[in-house]
Amino acid sequence: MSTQLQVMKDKLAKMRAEKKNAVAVNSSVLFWGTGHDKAYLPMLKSCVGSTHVIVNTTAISTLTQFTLHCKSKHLTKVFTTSVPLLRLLLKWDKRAAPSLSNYAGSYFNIEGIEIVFINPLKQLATVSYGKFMATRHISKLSNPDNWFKPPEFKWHVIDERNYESALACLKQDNCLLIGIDVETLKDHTRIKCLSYTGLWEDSSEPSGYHTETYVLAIDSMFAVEIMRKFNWDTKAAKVMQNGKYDIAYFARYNAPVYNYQYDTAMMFHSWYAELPKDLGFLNSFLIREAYYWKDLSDTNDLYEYYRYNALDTWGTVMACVVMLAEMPDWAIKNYKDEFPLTFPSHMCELRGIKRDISRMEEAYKQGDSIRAEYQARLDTVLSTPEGSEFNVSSPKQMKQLLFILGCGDLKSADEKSLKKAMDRSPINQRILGYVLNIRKIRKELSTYITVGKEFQEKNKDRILFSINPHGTDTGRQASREHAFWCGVNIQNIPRGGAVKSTYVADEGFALFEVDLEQAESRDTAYLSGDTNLINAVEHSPDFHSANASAFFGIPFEDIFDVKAGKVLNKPLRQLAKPVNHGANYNMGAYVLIDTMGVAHIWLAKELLALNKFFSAVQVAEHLLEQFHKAYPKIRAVFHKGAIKEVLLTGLLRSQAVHHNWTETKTMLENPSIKDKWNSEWEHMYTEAGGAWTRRCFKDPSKSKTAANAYIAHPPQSLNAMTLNKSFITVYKDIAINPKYSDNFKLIAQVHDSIIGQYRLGHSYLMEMVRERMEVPVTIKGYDNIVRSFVVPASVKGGQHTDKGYAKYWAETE
DNA sequence: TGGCTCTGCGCC
DNA sequence: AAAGGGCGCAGAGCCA
Repeated sequence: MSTQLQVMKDKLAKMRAEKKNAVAVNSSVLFWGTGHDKAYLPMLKSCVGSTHVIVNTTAISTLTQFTLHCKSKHLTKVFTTSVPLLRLLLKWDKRAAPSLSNYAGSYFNIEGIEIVFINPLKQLATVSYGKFMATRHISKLSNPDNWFKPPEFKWHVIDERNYESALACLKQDNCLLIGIDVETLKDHTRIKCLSYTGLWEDSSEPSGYHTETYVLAIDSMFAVEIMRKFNWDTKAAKVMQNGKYDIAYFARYNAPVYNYQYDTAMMFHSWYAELPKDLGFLNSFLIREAYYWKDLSDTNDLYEYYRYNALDTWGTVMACVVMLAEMPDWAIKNYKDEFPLTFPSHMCELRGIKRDISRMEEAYKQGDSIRAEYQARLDTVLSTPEGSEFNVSSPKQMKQLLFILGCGDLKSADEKSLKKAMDRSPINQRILGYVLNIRKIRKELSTYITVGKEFQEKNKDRILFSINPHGTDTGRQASREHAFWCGVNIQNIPRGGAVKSTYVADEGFALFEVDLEQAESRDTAYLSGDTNLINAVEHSPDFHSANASAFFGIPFEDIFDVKAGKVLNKPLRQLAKPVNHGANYNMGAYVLIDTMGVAHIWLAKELLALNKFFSAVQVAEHLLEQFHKAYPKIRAVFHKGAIKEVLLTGLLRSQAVHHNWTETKTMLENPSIKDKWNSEWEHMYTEAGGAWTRRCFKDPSKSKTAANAYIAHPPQSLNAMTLNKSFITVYKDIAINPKYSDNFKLIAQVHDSIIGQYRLGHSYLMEMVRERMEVPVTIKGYDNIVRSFVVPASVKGGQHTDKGYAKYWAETE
């Protein structure tokens, strides 16, 4: 964070502290609800504090009726869920009703009556953060002084004749912050216009600040030149909302942004990961008098359109200022860790990955002919009328089929259910086998072998994707198609063959992938402090055999031959896998049956010589109990601890410190460093402030789903943080290091792996990546004991194997 | 026809 | 009755 901004944050914090004493207004507030709200009125009490609320749920047909009613009762503050009122205020035409959820938190002032919309009261019961949001929105009326008072919104259209004074204005040394936002056209991937909002201190303003906003249409090369100047010559810190989108377009126009430091979507994600993060939501959450303007910006009037573009940057700057003031230290810490991911992700997004189009077309043909074959067989068996096909993707048709096959009891037609049905009869086995095969191929063809996903302009064989650091609650990155309206999610490409063999290294380069090994199992072991599990993941010659031995009380030697490195009892080892995976994450007996399949449950009963009268549920329960006996701290310490933490603090704090790579080497060479780290834990942790903190809105004491989400969080998040650290290190040390950058291409990261390319002859770079992924982690487990560990990483694909370098992605597996 | 939700399924 | 988590996308089905 820049010094300037730190000063601003301190100032805002001070301002806020003074306001803490702000007393809620003592005038009454009117809630104008609807009939649907009535049942939830008692829940409203917990959202309004000591404010006196008058309730009215009668229908509203005209604005006059509304204002007269308020005036007759001397009421000037109204919060409401009334869509009719919203339509009247927006002067809404014949279009479908505006969505109330968009307008929750929106503020209107009509004839001196202040109106704030909130979500239907039902959400107090059904949405995890419903009460939190309603309280926040209602406080716009009940405690207005506690809200930031933004400076006036002023805006201008600039062009080649008048841009110079605007540029000079934004270039002033005392400009604190500049918000930027591009509006784009899908057509030709163009920038239509963009907006800049500058922020300055100004003691003459009530807020202490003033702003200026400029909108520039990109309709000529001259305008592009102006944009380049505005982006690069202005030195103030920049803020954008999901700016990775904007900087992708800026890269396309060779208009890089100088000093991009703040991203409002990431700031909000760092603070409230479970809440929505779009600009409309942020504005209504952070700015008292904000209203949702996206509907109105859907206009053919260009001037109006520019005005909404201007409002976007103004709103972005305001949101940033308020968050700097309000975010607690742990959220700032989250942000400091998360924001730097922007740059390696940006690099990956612009680079994409090459696709062998002719291979892809060939794969499509092959897949489709196999699909047609299965489809023909299926239609024959089902005697489908000539000229039509039974649609295996239609839940409707599938339900009918299941009914005919005597499986009307199955509520779903997904793979699990079909497998259940297949266990019931050989006929089902045959017919539904076709169905599953056809579905598999259809999925592969429709989602993964699609011509037309390429970036069509210059490089027609290039597949793009986006990697989004604020895409998940746990801190994992998410992936989807690229901001250029093309491309794919790079994180769910099917493994094993057909699809990955159509992704190809660039000319003169080889692909490789480095994986963290059993990362989440290791993280779970250390988070729980279960020494049995720690020993198994760290020291057993074969983790799953060790599990099988522990769960089923059979000597390890009978399952795994250490000398030969061979599995002796495959069925038992195989059974241990789902049991381990499930029990780690609090899976119930019924799901275990589904996951394993009834056949395997019976197999387990037989192999373990269980009571032959045991039901499937009893067998599954027995299996899970064996897990908890073998690794008692998973449930008793880790699961219980995480849930207790959420209930007591509303947070999940990852009490972990990641060390940099230089320290890794030192540690690996000198184990005594480990002890030093352990003894200095409190100091280190205070300095580092934890790895990731998640604000939790769900109630794990009331819902198993919520409990499971929070139980899954710590290992998933810890692993994500570890990989993110190494992703940044690889970026800095290798990808942008002039010494290596010509010979190295960072491609992507997929949850526990990093994918890259090295120039042929530079295979040592794979090892450099691997070393940087072995980040030592020091963590205080839920047993309150500090331990250090390293998740080992292994290189896949490349010259370290006999098969030579990997030209196709499939060859890295 | 476009927009929305639901179902099903790919990855870790 | 409910019965691991985290994502994003295609197709079906429904509505206006």
